[in-house]
Amino acid sequence: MEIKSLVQVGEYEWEIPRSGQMRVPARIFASRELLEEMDEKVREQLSNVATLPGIVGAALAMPDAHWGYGFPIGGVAAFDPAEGGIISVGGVGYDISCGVRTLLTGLKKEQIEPVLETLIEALFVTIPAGVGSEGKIKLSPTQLDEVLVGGARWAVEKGYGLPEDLDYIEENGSLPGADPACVSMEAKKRQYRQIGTLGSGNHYLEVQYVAQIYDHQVARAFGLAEDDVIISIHCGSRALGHQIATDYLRVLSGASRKYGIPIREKELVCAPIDSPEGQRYYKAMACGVNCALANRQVISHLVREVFAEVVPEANIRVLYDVSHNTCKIEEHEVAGRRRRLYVHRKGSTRAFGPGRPELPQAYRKVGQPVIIGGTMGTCSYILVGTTEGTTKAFGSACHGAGRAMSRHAAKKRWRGSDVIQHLARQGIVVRAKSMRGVAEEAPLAYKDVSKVVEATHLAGLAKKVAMVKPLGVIKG
DNA sequence: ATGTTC
Repeated sequence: MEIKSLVQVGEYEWEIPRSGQMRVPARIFASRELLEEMDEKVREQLSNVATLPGIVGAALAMPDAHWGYGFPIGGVAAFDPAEGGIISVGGVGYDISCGVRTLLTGLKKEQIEPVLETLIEALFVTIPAGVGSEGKIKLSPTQLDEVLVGGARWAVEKGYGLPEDLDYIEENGSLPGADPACVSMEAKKRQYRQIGTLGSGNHYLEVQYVAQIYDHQVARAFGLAEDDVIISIHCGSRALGHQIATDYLRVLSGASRKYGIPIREKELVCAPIDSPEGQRYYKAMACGVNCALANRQVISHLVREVFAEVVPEANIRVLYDVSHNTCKIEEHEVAGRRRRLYVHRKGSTRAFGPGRPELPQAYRKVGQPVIIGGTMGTCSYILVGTTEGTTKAFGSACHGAGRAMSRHAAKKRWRGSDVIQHLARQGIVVRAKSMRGVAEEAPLAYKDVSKVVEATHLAGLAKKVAMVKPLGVIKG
């Protein structure tokens, strides 16, 4: 991105001044290096977002921002319904509530190493992965509706997990406001057999160990110590979320015209929050969120079953479950006034600092765990939300590395089997459904997650707590 | 991301 047209407002904070139809400025949180590499499209898309009715403060981009449909991936925007604020499909993304859940195991690295191959193999055969993958759970239409309202709470009630798991999931496992009547039959049909499945693309389940602690006090509050074995599950709402997005892209396209909101990009369509179309999208999107929360809960249950078999001394607890493709109703103080806002985070993790009532008691004094997944074979990070980030960015941080190379280019550059061999030489066990998928997800096709996390940390959006490294991974 | 371009 051309830096000279930006105004530097902090060492890691840059502003696109208001111009043309922009109602507010746009702000990008990044190091100079990441900003230079950043897609020029991010500037254009952020400026478009800044023109939307009812936007509050500024249109924001995280250090891992890159081009997306309508909104950039790594984008954050909050809208006030009382001021004609809108809700947008492009502000959430296709994979509604895609996110990461991290589980603690109570095990040390040395305990797992002798059984690592067996463990990864058992996880691979137990947890369905890959395009169109289906699980053992088959839901009736009534049961699916219960999932879409209940989320992880539904899963726990059905025996897939423990009641205390719910305390460590954003929204306590269930986003209010979901209405299955707003979800098409087409979307529901695609989900009957997809509960508790991993999916494909950049989704994965990784067995990791804590390689480095940066903040010992917060790490203690999170229950993390060096060499601890943890599990991270990265997946979303599968075909259902995708279908909801597809359906409502059409609905909101009509709504944009109906309410006279200029369409600057096909996927930037939106509707006023208080319109029937806007409310229907919110209620459907909440179903997508609950689907993803139920998914990660059922997968956690399968992980527990595998560990009970392979490493029975494990005690699996949920560290936290974060979503990075959502629109949520949150209270924020803006210019001294508390306001109820619809906060869109697309490729951005909620990162609430200390004191927020949404956080479980165990984390309320320190802030929420902010789980940042790397890509296959690279390290990942656990950060903690800050008061500064809650003020500056509605409590938001980056979500991961972000692609540096297209899927197509990656496939031409690498062979899946070579990527797996390369990782094996580093002692990382990989089991995958698709070699083509592995090539697309080659570590070098992604930006350096460490640089993204460093910029997030230095910008004050969230603070580094721990770095984790992979031992084994299963992929679609 | 996605029954990977209905």
